[in-house]
Amino acid sequence: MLSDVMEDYLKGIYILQERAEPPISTSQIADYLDVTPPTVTSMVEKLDDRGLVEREKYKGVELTDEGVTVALEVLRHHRLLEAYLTEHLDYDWSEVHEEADVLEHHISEEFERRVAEALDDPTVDPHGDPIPNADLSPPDDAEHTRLSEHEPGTTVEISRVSDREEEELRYLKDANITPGTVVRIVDVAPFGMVTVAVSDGGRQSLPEEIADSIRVKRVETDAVSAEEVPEA
Amino acid sequence: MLSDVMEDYLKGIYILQERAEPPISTSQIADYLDVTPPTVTSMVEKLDDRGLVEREKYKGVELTDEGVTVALEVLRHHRLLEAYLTEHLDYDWSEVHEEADVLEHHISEEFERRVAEALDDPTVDPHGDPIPNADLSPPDDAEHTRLSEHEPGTTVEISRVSDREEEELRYLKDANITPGTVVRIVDVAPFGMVTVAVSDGGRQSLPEEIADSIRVKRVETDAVSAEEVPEA
DNA sequence: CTTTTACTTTAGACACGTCTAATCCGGGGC
DNA sequence: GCCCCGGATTAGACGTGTCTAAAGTAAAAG
Repeated sequence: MLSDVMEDYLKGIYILQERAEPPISTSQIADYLDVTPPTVTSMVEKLDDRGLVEREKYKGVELTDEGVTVALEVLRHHRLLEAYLTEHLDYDWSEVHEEADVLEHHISEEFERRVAEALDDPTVDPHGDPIPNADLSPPDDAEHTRLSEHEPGTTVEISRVSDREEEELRYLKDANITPGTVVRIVDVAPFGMVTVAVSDGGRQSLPEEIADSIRVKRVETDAVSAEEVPEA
Repeated sequence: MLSDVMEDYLKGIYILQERAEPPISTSQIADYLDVTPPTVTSMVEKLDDRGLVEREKYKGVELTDEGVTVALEVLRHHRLLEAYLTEHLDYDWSEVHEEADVLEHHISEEFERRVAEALDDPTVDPHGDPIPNADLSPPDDAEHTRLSEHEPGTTVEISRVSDREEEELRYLKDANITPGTVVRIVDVAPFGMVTVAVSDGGRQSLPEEIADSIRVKRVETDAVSAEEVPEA
Protein backbone atom coordinates (compact mmCIF):
# COMPACT_ATOMS: atom_id res chain seq x y z
CA MET A 1 0.00 0.00 0.00
CA LEU A 2 1.87 3.01 -1.23
CA SER A 3 0.51 6.43 -0.40
CA ASP A 4 -0.14 9.07 -3.05
CA VAL A 5 2.83 10.92 -1.72
CA MET A 6 5.15 7.97 -2.15
CA GLU A 7 3.93 7.56 -5.70
CA ASP A 8 4.72 11.20 -6.33
CA TYR A 9 8.24 10.76 -5.03
CA LEU A 10 8.83 7.73 -7.20
CA LYS A 11 7.42 9.39 -10.28
CA GLY A 12 9.50 12.48 -9.59
CA ILE A 13 12.69 10.52 -9.11
CA TYR A 14 11.99 8.64 -12.33
CA ILE A 15 11.62 11.86 -14.28
CA LEU A 16 14.74 13.32 -12.70
CA GLN A 17 16.62 10.16 -13.64
CA GLU A 18 15.56 10.66 -17.24
CA ARG A 19 17.03 14.12 -17.16
CA ALA A 20 20.26 13.39 -15.34
CA GLU A 21 22.33 10.43 -14.29
CA PRO A 22 21.55 8.91 -10.91
CA PRO A 23 22.10 9.20 -8.04
CA ILE A 24 19.49 11.91 -7.65
CA SER A 25 20.24 14.26 -4.75
CA THR A 26 17.98 15.20 -1.90
CA SER A 27 17.82 18.81 -3.00
CA GLN A 28 16.94 17.94 -6.60
CA ILE A 29 13.97 16.01 -5.33
CA ALA A 30 13.04 18.71 -2.83
CA ASP A 31 13.12 21.21 -5.61
CA TYR A 32 11.11 19.14 -8.02
CA LEU A 33 8.41 18.24 -5.53
CA ASP A 34 8.38 21.58 -3.80
CA VAL A 35 9.09 20.36 -0.30
CA THR A 36 12.01 20.98 2.06
CA PRO A 37 15.14 18.80 2.07
CA PRO A 38 14.51 17.26 5.50
CA THR A 39 11.15 16.08 4.27
CA VAL A 40 12.84 14.38 1.37
CA THR A 41 15.42 12.76 3.62
CA SER A 42 12.76 11.15 5.75
CA MET A 43 10.74 10.05 2.77
CA VAL A 44 13.64 8.49 0.91
CA GLU A 45 14.58 6.61 4.07
CA LYS A 46 11.14 5.11 4.00
CA LEU A 47 11.36 4.30 0.30
CA ASP A 48 14.72 2.68 0.90
CA ASP A 49 13.28 0.54 3.69
CA ARG A 50 10.63 -0.63 1.30
CA GLY A 51 13.13 -1.47 -1.39
CA LEU A 52 11.84 1.09 -3.86
CA VAL A 53 15.05 3.09 -4.02
CA GLU A 54 18.70 2.40 -3.38
CA ARG A 55 19.98 5.09 -1.08
CA GLU A 56 23.48 6.14 -0.19
CA LYS A 57 23.63 8.65 2.59
CA TYR A 58 24.83 12.10 1.53
CA LYS A 59 24.92 10.89 -2.07
CA GLY A 60 21.33 10.48 -3.18
CA VAL A 61 19.02 7.79 -4.45
CA GLU A 62 18.37 5.64 -7.48
CA LEU A 63 15.18 3.74 -8.20
CA THR A 64 15.27 -0.02 -7.85
CA ASP A 65 13.53 -2.12 -10.48
CA GLU A 66 10.50 -2.22 -8.25
CA GLY A 67 10.62 1.54 -7.87
CA VAL A 68 10.81 1.94 -11.63
CA THR A 69 7.77 -0.27 -12.04
CA VAL A 70 5.73 1.84 -9.66
CA ALA A 71 6.87 5.02 -11.36
CA LEU A 72 5.90 3.65 -14.76
CA GLU A 73 2.51 2.64 -13.48
CA VAL A 74 1.86 6.15 -12.23
CA LEU A 75 3.22 7.64 -15.41
CA ARG A 76 1.00 5.37 -17.45
CA HIS A 77 -2.00 6.55 -15.51
CA HIS A 78 -0.95 10.15 -15.91
CA ARG A 79 -0.41 10.01 -19.63
CA LEU A 80 -3.44 7.90 -20.40
CA LEU A 81 -5.50 10.41 -18.49
CA GLU A 82 -3.99 13.29 -20.39
CA ALA A 83 -4.77 11.58 -23.65
CA TYR A 84 -8.28 10.72 -22.55
CA LEU A 85 -9.10 14.19 -21.32
CA THR A 86 -7.88 15.64 -24.57
CA GLU A 87 -9.60 13.20 -26.88
CA HIS A 88 -12.85 12.50 -25.11
CA LEU A 89 -13.53 15.42 -22.81
CA ASP A 90 -12.43 18.18 -25.06
CA TYR A 91 -9.63 19.49 -22.87
CA ASP A 92 -6.87 21.40 -24.52
CA TRP A 93 -3.48 19.70 -24.23
CA SER A 94 -2.07 22.65 -22.34
CA GLU A 95 -4.53 22.23 -19.47
CA VAL A 96 -4.64 18.50 -18.80
CA HIS A 97 -1.57 18.19 -16.63
CA GLU A 98 -2.95 19.27 -13.28
CA GLU A 99 -6.07 17.18 -13.56
CA ALA A 100 -4.02 14.12 -14.46
CA ASP A 101 -1.58 14.81 -11.65
CA VAL A 102 -4.30 14.32 -9.12
CA LEU A 103 -6.31 11.57 -10.76
CA GLU A 104 -3.32 9.39 -11.55
CA HIS A 105 -3.27 8.27 -7.92
CA HIS A 106 -6.93 7.49 -7.66
CA ILE A 107 -8.01 5.49 -10.67
CA SER A 108 -8.37 1.73 -10.46
CA GLU A 109 -6.69 -0.78 -12.72
CA GLU A 110 -10.08 -1.35 -14.23
CA PHE A 111 -10.38 2.33 -15.06
CA GLU A 112 -6.91 2.33 -16.56
CA ARG A 113 -7.83 -0.63 -18.74
CA ARG A 114 -11.04 0.91 -19.98
CA VAL A 115 -9.45 4.23 -20.74
CA ALA A 116 -6.66 2.55 -22.67
CA GLU A 117 -9.26 0.63 -24.59
CA ALA A 118 -11.33 3.71 -25.37
CA LEU A 119 -8.18 5.29 -26.78
CA ASP A 120 -7.15 2.17 -28.62
CA ASP A 121 -3.93 1.68 -26.66
CA PRO A 122 -2.14 4.91 -27.47
CA THR A 123 1.64 5.07 -27.29
CA VAL A 124 2.12 8.77 -26.71
CA ASP A 125 0.23 11.41 -24.78
CA PRO A 126 -0.79 14.80 -26.17
CA HIS A 127 2.57 16.31 -25.26
CA GLY A 128 4.35 13.60 -27.18
CA ASP A 129 5.53 11.80 -24.04
CA PRO A 130 5.59 8.02 -24.39
CA ILE A 131 2.92 6.10 -22.48
CA PRO A 132 4.43 3.07 -20.74
CA ASN A 133 2.59 -0.01 -21.89
CA ALA A 134 0.48 -2.22 -19.70
CA ASP A 135 3.33 -4.61 -18.85
CA LEU A 136 5.35 -1.65 -17.54
CA SER A 137 8.52 -2.45 -19.38
CA PRO A 138 10.72 0.65 -19.48
CA PRO A 139 9.96 2.60 -22.64
CA ASP A 140 12.97 3.17 -24.79
CA ASP A 141 13.68 6.73 -25.58
CA ALA A 142 16.27 6.52 -28.34
CA GLU A 143 16.03 8.62 -31.51
CA HIS A 144 14.71 11.54 -29.44
CA THR A 145 17.32 14.19 -28.85
CA ARG A 146 17.11 17.48 -27.01
CA LEU A 147 16.35 20.57 -28.98
CA SER A 148 19.25 22.25 -27.22
CA GLU A 149 21.86 19.84 -28.55
CA HIS A 150 21.45 20.64 -32.25
CA GLU A 151 23.46 22.97 -34.46
CA PRO A 152 21.98 26.05 -36.10
CA GLY A 153 20.72 25.16 -39.56
CA THR A 154 19.36 21.79 -38.54
CA THR A 155 15.75 21.01 -39.25
CA VAL A 156 13.93 18.94 -36.68
CA GLU A 157 10.48 17.70 -35.88
CA ILE A 158 9.18 18.31 -32.37
CA SER A 159 8.37 15.00 -30.72
CA ARG A 160 7.89 15.79 -27.04
CA VAL A 161 7.35 18.92 -25.00
CA SER A 162 7.55 18.70 -21.24
CA ASP A 163 4.25 18.77 -19.47
CA ARG A 164 5.11 20.70 -16.38
CA GLU A 165 3.85 24.26 -16.45
CA GLU A 166 0.47 25.11 -17.91
CA GLU A 167 1.66 28.67 -18.64
CA GLU A 168 4.63 27.46 -20.60
CA LEU A 169 2.60 24.99 -22.56
CA ARG A 170 0.05 27.56 -23.55
CA TYR A 171 2.89 29.77 -24.71
CA LEU A 172 4.45 27.00 -26.77
CA LYS A 173 1.14 26.13 -28.28
CA ASP A 174 0.57 29.73 -29.28
CA ALA A 175 4.03 29.78 -30.81
CA ASN A 176 3.06 26.67 -32.74
CA ILE A 177 5.65 24.51 -31.06
CA THR A 178 3.72 21.30 -30.59
CA PRO A 179 4.45 17.62 -31.20
CA GLY A 180 4.61 17.03 -34.93
CA THR A 181 5.67 20.54 -35.92
CA VAL A 182 8.80 20.88 -38.02
CA VAL A 183 11.14 23.75 -37.16
CA ARG A 184 14.55 24.93 -38.29
CA ILE A 185 17.13 25.94 -35.72
CA VAL A 186 18.28 29.47 -36.47
CA ASP A 187 20.58 30.23 -33.61
CA VAL A 188 22.01 28.81 -30.41
CA ALA A 189 23.24 31.53 -28.07
CA PRO A 190 26.25 30.92 -25.78
CA PHE A 191 23.97 31.03 -22.75
CA GLY A 192 21.92 28.21 -24.20
CA MET A 193 19.02 30.08 -25.70
CA VAL A 194 17.80 28.46 -28.89
CA THR A 195 16.00 30.34 -31.64
CA VAL A 196 13.90 28.38 -34.09
CA ALA A 197 11.98 29.29 -37.20
CA VAL A 198 8.53 27.82 -37.43
CA SER A 199 7.02 26.87 -40.77
CA ASP A 200 4.61 29.80 -40.79
CA GLY A 201 7.63 32.10 -40.90
CA GLY A 202 7.61 33.11 -37.22
CA ARG A 203 10.62 32.76 -35.01
CA GLN A 204 10.76 31.84 -31.45
CA SER A 205 13.51 32.04 -28.88
CA LEU A 206 13.53 29.58 -26.03
CA PRO A 207 15.65 29.77 -22.88
CA GLU A 208 17.91 26.88 -22.08
CA GLU A 209 15.69 25.02 -19.58
CA ILE A 210 12.86 24.95 -22.04
CA ALA A 211 14.98 24.00 -25.03
CA ASP A 212 16.39 21.25 -22.89
CA SER A 213 13.03 19.76 -22.14
CA ILE A 214 11.86 19.67 -25.74
CA ARG A 215 12.70 16.43 -27.55
CA VAL A 216 13.06 16.38 -31.29
CA LYS A 217 13.81 14.09 -34.21
CA ARG A 218 16.17 15.18 -36.94
CA VAL A 219 14.56 15.63 -40.34
CA GLU A 220 16.13 15.54 -43.82
CA THR A 221 16.58 19.17 -44.77
CA ASP A 222 14.87 19.01 -48.14
CA ALA A 223 11.73 17.76 -46.44
CA VAL A 224 10.76 21.32 -45.63
CA SER A 225 12.17 23.01 -48.69
CA ALA A 226 8.64 23.79 -49.83
CA GLU A 227 8.26 26.03 -46.80
CA GLU A 228 11.45 27.99 -46.90
CA VAL A 229 12.07 30.38 -44.08
CA PRO A 230 13.92 33.71 -44.34
CA GLU A 231 17.32 34.09 -42.70
CA ALA A 232 16.67 37.06 -40.43
CA MET B 1 -10.15 23.52 2.18
CA LEU B 2 -12.05 20.46 3.24
CA SER B 3 -10.28 17.14 3.33
CA ASP B 4 -11.58 14.07 1.53
CA VAL B 5 -12.48 12.67 4.89
CA MET B 6 -14.58 15.67 5.83
CA GLU B 7 -16.37 15.41 2.53
CA ASP B 8 -17.11 11.79 3.28
CA TYR B 9 -18.56 12.66 6.66
CA LEU B 10 -20.77 15.35 5.17
CA LYS B 11 -21.96 13.11 2.37
CA GLY B 12 -22.62 10.32 4.84
CA ILE B 13 -24.58 12.54 7.19
CA TYR B 14 -26.60 13.82 4.26
CA ILE B 15 -27.53 10.32 3.22
CA LEU B 16 -28.39 9.34 6.77
CA GLN B 17 -30.59 12.43 7.04
CA GLU B 18 -32.46 11.29 3.96
CA ARG B 19 -33.14 7.99 5.65
CA ALA B 20 -34.03 9.22 9.11
CA GLU B 21 -34.88 12.45 10.86
CA PRO B 22 -31.99 14.44 12.27
CA PRO B 23 -30.23 14.65 14.61
CA ILE B 24 -27.98 11.87 13.39
CA SER B 25 -26.19 10.08 16.21
CA THR B 26 -22.51 9.44 16.59
CA SER B 27 -22.96 5.71 16.31
CA GLN B 28 -25.07 5.92 13.15
CA ILE B 29 -22.26 7.83 11.51
CA ALA B 30 -19.60 5.51 12.90
CA ASP B 31 -21.50 2.62 11.53
CA TYR B 32 -22.06 4.12 8.13
CA LEU B 33 -18.48 5.23 7.65
CA ASP B 34 -16.97 2.21 9.30
CA VAL B 35 -14.96 4.03 11.95
CA THR B 36 -15.16 3.98 15.75
CA PRO B 37 -17.44 6.34 17.69
CA PRO B 38 -14.60 8.38 19.27
CA THR B 39 -13.32 9.10 15.79
CA VAL B 40 -16.72 10.43 14.85
CA THR B 41 -16.93 12.56 17.96
CA SER B 42 -13.68 14.30 17.17
CA MET B 43 -14.58 14.77 13.54
CA VAL B 44 -18.02 16.22 14.18
CA GLU B 45 -16.47 18.64 16.65
CA LYS B 46 -14.30 19.88 13.85
CA LEU B 47 -17.22 20.09 11.44
CA ASP B 48 -19.18 21.98 14.04
CA ASP B 49 -16.32 24.46 14.50
CA ARG B 50 -16.37 25.06 10.78
CA GLY B 51 -20.09 25.63 10.71
CA LEU B 52 -20.85 22.62 8.54
CA VAL B 53 -22.98 20.84 11.11
CA GLU B 54 -25.01 21.87 14.12
CA ARG B 55 -24.00 19.66 17.00
CA GLU B 56 -25.63 19.02 20.32
CA LYS B 57 -23.52 16.98 22.68
CA TYR B 58 -24.86 13.50 23.36
CA LYS B 59 -27.64 14.13 20.86
CA GLY B 60 -26.07 14.11 17.45
CA VAL B 61 -25.63 16.42 14.49
CA GLU B 62 -27.58 17.99 11.67
CA LEU B 63 -26.08 19.53 8.54
CA THR B 64 -26.17 23.31 8.24
CA ASP B 65 -27.08 24.83 4.89
CA GLU B 66 -23.41 25.08 4.11
CA GLY B 67 -22.93 21.45 5.07
CA VAL B 68 -25.78 20.46 2.78
CA THR B 69 -24.20 22.36 -0.08
CA VAL B 70 -20.91 20.54 0.33
CA ALA B 71 -22.70 17.20 0.56
CA LEU B 72 -24.64 17.93 -2.62
CA GLU B 73 -21.48 18.91 -4.44
CA VAL B 74 -19.87 15.61 -3.51
CA LEU B 75 -23.01 13.71 -4.38
CA ARG B 76 -23.17 15.47 -7.73
CA HIS B 77 -19.63 14.39 -8.45
CA HIS B 78 -20.39 10.87 -7.38
CA ARG B 79 -23.48 10.44 -9.45
CA LEU B 80 -22.15 12.17 -12.53
CA LEU B 81 -19.17 9.87 -12.37
CA GLU B 82 -21.39 6.83 -12.05
CA ALA B 83 -23.37 7.94 -15.05
CA TYR B 84 -20.25 8.71 -17.05
CA LEU B 85 -18.54 5.43 -16.28
CA THR B 86 -21.66 3.56 -17.30
CA GLU B 87 -22.36 5.48 -20.48
CA HIS B 88 -18.93 6.21 -21.81
CA LEU B 89 -16.57 3.67 -20.32
CA ASP B 90 -18.77 0.65 -20.53
CA TYR B 91 -18.94 -0.08 -16.83
CA ASP B 92 -21.89 -2.02 -15.59
CA TRP B 93 -24.08 -0.08 -13.18
CA SER B 94 -23.43 -2.56 -10.42
CA GLU B 95 -19.70 -1.85 -10.40
CA VAL B 96 -19.40 1.92 -10.63
CA HIS B 97 -19.90 2.80 -7.01
CA GLU B 98 -16.44 2.19 -5.64
CA GLU B 99 -14.69 3.96 -8.45
CA ALA B 100 -16.96 6.98 -8.04
CA ASP B 101 -16.51 6.94 -4.27
CA VAL B 102 -12.83 7.64 -4.68
CA LEU B 103 -12.88 9.92 -7.69
CA GLU B 104 -15.65 12.15 -6.37
CA HIS B 105 -13.09 13.86 -4.13
CA HIS B 106 -10.49 14.42 -6.76
CA ILE B 107 -12.11 15.82 -9.87
CA SER B 108 -11.97 19.52 -10.60
CA GLU B 109 -14.95 21.74 -11.26
CA GLU B 110 -13.81 21.81 -14.84
CA PHE B 111 -13.95 18.04 -15.01
CA GLU B 112 -17.40 18.04 -13.45
CA ARG B 113 -18.58 20.54 -16.05
CA ARG B 114 -17.22 18.58 -18.96
CA VAL B 115 -18.60 15.30 -17.76
CA ALA B 116 -22.03 16.86 -17.25
CA GLU B 117 -21.82 18.24 -20.76
CA ALA B 118 -20.77 14.93 -22.28
CA LEU B 119 -23.82 13.37 -20.65
CA ASP B 120 -26.11 16.22 -21.61
CA ASP B 121 -26.87 17.23 -18.01
CA PRO B 122 -28.43 14.05 -16.72
CA THR B 123 -30.84 14.20 -13.80
CA VAL B 124 -30.47 10.69 -12.47
CA ASP B 125 -27.58 8.28 -12.17
CA PRO B 126 -27.66 4.62 -13.27
CA HIS B 127 -29.15 3.53 -9.94
CA GLY B 128 -31.97 6.01 -10.33
CA ASP B 129 -30.60 8.38 -7.71
CA PRO B 130 -31.16 12.05 -8.52
CA ILE B 131 -28.11 14.05 -9.53
CA PRO B 132 -28.06 17.42 -7.75
CA ASN B 133 -27.90 20.14 -10.36
CA ALA B 134 -25.03 22.53 -10.80
CA ASP B 135 -26.48 25.21 -8.53
CA LEU B 136 -26.69 22.66 -5.71
CA SER B 137 -30.24 23.37 -4.73
CA PRO B 138 -31.58 20.46 -2.67
CA PRO B 139 -33.24 17.97 -5.01
CA ASP B 140 -36.82 17.27 -4.16
CA ASP B 141 -37.61 13.68 -3.56
CA ALA B 142 -41.40 13.60 -3.51
CA GLU B 143 -43.41 10.96 -5.40
CA HIS B 144 -40.79 8.34 -4.55
CA THR B 145 -41.88 6.03 -1.80
CA ARG B 146 -40.13 3.10 -0.20
CA LEU B 147 -40.84 -0.34 -1.52
CA SER B 148 -41.34 -1.47 2.06
CA GLU B 149 -44.26 0.84 2.71
CA HIS B 150 -46.66 -0.61 0.14
CA GLU B 151 -49.43 -3.15 0.58
CA PRO B 152 -49.40 -6.57 -1.06
CA GLY B 153 -51.17 -6.39 -4.40
CA THR B 154 -49.80 -3.00 -5.31
CA THR B 155 -47.96 -2.61 -8.57
CA VAL B 156 -45.02 -0.25 -8.59
CA GLU B 157 -42.20 0.87 -10.85
CA ILE B 158 -38.70 0.80 -9.40
CA SER B 159 -37.20 4.27 -9.48
CA ARG B 160 -34.10 4.09 -7.29
CA VAL B 161 -31.99 1.32 -5.84
CA SER B 162 -29.38 2.18 -3.24
CA ASP B 163 -25.82 2.18 -4.48
CA ARG B 164 -23.99 0.84 -1.51
CA GLU B 165 -22.91 -2.74 -1.91
CA GLU B 166 -21.66 -4.07 -5.22
CA GLU B 167 -22.72 -7.59 -4.21
CA GLU B 168 -26.25 -6.51 -3.51
CA LEU B 169 -26.51 -4.57 -6.72
CA ARG B 170 -25.37 -7.46 -8.80
CA TYR B 171 -27.94 -9.62 -7.08
CA LEU B 172 -30.71 -7.12 -7.75
CA LYS B 173 -29.65 -6.77 -11.34
CA ASP B 174 -29.74 -10.52 -11.81
CA ALA B 175 -33.19 -10.57 -10.25
CA ASN B 176 -34.20 -7.92 -12.75
CA ILE B 177 -34.86 -5.32 -10.11
CA THR B 178 -33.46 -2.23 -11.76
CA PRO B 179 -34.70 1.32 -12.25
CA GLY B 180 -37.62 1.27 -14.66
CA THR B 181 -38.77 -2.28 -13.94
CA VAL B 182 -42.40 -2.77 -12.93
CA VAL B 183 -43.11 -5.26 -10.15
CA ARG B 184 -46.12 -6.37 -8.17
CA ILE B 185 -45.89 -6.74 -4.41
CA VAL B 186 -46.93 -10.24 -3.45
CA ASP B 187 -46.30 -10.33 0.25
CA VAL B 188 -45.00 -8.29 3.15
CA ALA B 189 -43.88 -10.46 6.03
CA PRO B 190 -44.26 -9.27 9.65
CA PHE B 191 -40.48 -9.01 9.95
CA GLY B 192 -40.44 -6.63 7.03
CA MET B 193 -39.42 -8.92 4.22
CA VAL B 194 -41.10 -7.98 0.96
CA THR B 195 -41.76 -10.44 -1.83
CA VAL B 196 -42.34 -9.10 -5.32
CA ALA B 197 -43.26 -10.64 -8.62
CA VAL B 198 -41.24 -9.49 -11.57
CA SER B 199 -42.76 -9.26 -15.02
CA ASP B 200 -40.91 -12.32 -16.32
CA GLY B 201 -42.82 -14.37 -13.78
CA GLY B 202 -40.04 -14.73 -11.22
CA ARG B 203 -40.46 -13.78 -7.62
CA GLN B 204 -38.00 -12.25 -5.34
CA SER B 205 -37.92 -11.78 -1.60
CA LEU B 206 -36.05 -8.89 -0.15
CA PRO B 207 -35.13 -8.37 3.50
CA GLU B 208 -36.27 -5.22 5.20
CA GLU B 209 -33.10 -3.12 4.89
CA ILE B 210 -33.02 -3.68 1.17
CA ALA B 211 -36.73 -3.12 0.63
CA ASP B 212 -36.33 0.05 2.60
CA SER B 213 -33.64 1.42 0.36
CA ILE B 214 -35.51 0.79 -2.86
CA ARG B 215 -37.64 3.70 -3.97
CA VAL B 216 -40.66 3.14 -6.16
CA LYS B 217 -43.52 4.93 -7.91
CA ARG B 218 -47.04 3.53 -7.77
CA VAL B 219 -48.41 2.36 -11.08
CA GLU B 220 -52.04 1.89 -12.20
CA THR B 221 -52.73 -1.81 -11.76
CA ASP B 222 -54.06 -2.54 -15.24
CA ALA B 223 -50.76 -1.42 -16.70
CA VAL B 224 -49.31 -4.89 -16.14
CA SER B 225 -52.44 -6.96 -16.65
CA ALA B 226 -50.99 -8.38 -19.85
CA GLU B 227 -48.30 -10.07 -17.82
CA GLU B 228 -50.26 -11.71 -15.09
CA VAL B 229 -48.33 -13.52 -12.41
CA PRO B 230 -49.43 -16.64 -10.56
CA GLU B 231 -50.25 -16.43 -6.86
CA ALA B 232 -47.80 -18.93 -5.42
C1' DC C 1 -36.32 7.68 42.80
C1' DT C 2 -32.63 4.69 41.96
C1' DT C 3 -30.29 1.63 39.18
C1' DT C 4 -28.86 -0.20 34.99
C1' DT C 5 -27.50 -0.01 30.41
C1' DA C 6 -26.47 1.69 26.11
C1' DC C 7 -24.30 5.18 24.00
C1' DT C 8 -21.08 9.27 24.04
C1' DT C 9 -17.24 11.58 25.19
C1' DT C 10 -12.48 12.26 27.15
C1' DA C 11 -7.72 10.81 27.51
C1' DG C 12 -3.89 9.36 25.48
C1' DA C 13 -1.45 7.03 21.83
C1' DC C 14 0.19 6.35 17.02
C1' DA C 15 1.38 6.78 11.86
C1' DC C 16 1.93 10.00 8.27
C1' DG C 17 3.85 13.86 5.97
C1' DT C 18 5.29 18.13 6.70
C1' DC C 19 8.00 22.05 8.77
C1' DT C 20 12.08 24.96 11.17
C1' DA C 21 16.30 25.08 13.64
C1' DA C 22 20.40 22.97 14.60
C1' DT C 23 24.07 19.93 13.59
C1' DC C 24 26.93 17.31 10.60
C1' DC C 25 29.54 15.68 6.38
C1' DG C 26 32.62 15.88 2.53
C1' DG C 27 34.82 17.76 -1.39
C1' DG C 28 37.13 22.16 -3.34
C1' DG C 29 40.24 25.89 -2.34
C1' DC C 30 44.16 27.27 -0.21
C1' DG D 1 46.67 18.83 5.10
C1' DC D 2 43.25 22.03 6.90
C1' DC D 3 39.26 24.87 6.56
C1' DC D 4 35.10 26.25 4.78
C1' DC D 5 30.74 26.11 2.65
C1' DG D 6 26.95 24.08 0.59
C1' DG D 7 24.15 20.50 0.93
C1' DA D 8 22.34 16.56 3.98
C1' DT D 9 20.81 14.87 8.07
C1' DT D 10 19.04 14.85 12.90
C1' DA D 11 16.01 16.76 16.42
C1' DG D 12 11.84 18.13 17.66
C1' DA D 13 7.40 19.97 16.64
C1' DC D 14 2.68 20.12 14.52
C1' DG D 15 -1.92 18.91 12.23
C1' DT D 16 -4.81 15.16 10.56
C1' DG D 17 -7.32 11.11 11.22
C1' DT D 18 -7.43 7.06 13.40
C1' DC D 19 -7.47 3.78 17.45
C1' DT D 20 -8.25 1.57 22.49
C1' DA D 21 -9.35 2.09 27.19
C1' DA D 22 -11.55 4.67 30.65
C1' DA D 23 -14.95 7.74 32.32
C1' DG D 24 -19.30 10.12 31.91
C1' DT D 25 -24.33 10.83 30.82
C1' DA D 26 -29.08 10.23 29.75
C1' DA D 27 -32.89 7.77 29.59
C1' DA D 28 -35.36 3.40 30.32
C1' DA D 29 -36.45 -0.12 33.66
C1' DG D 30 -37.40 -1.31 37.99
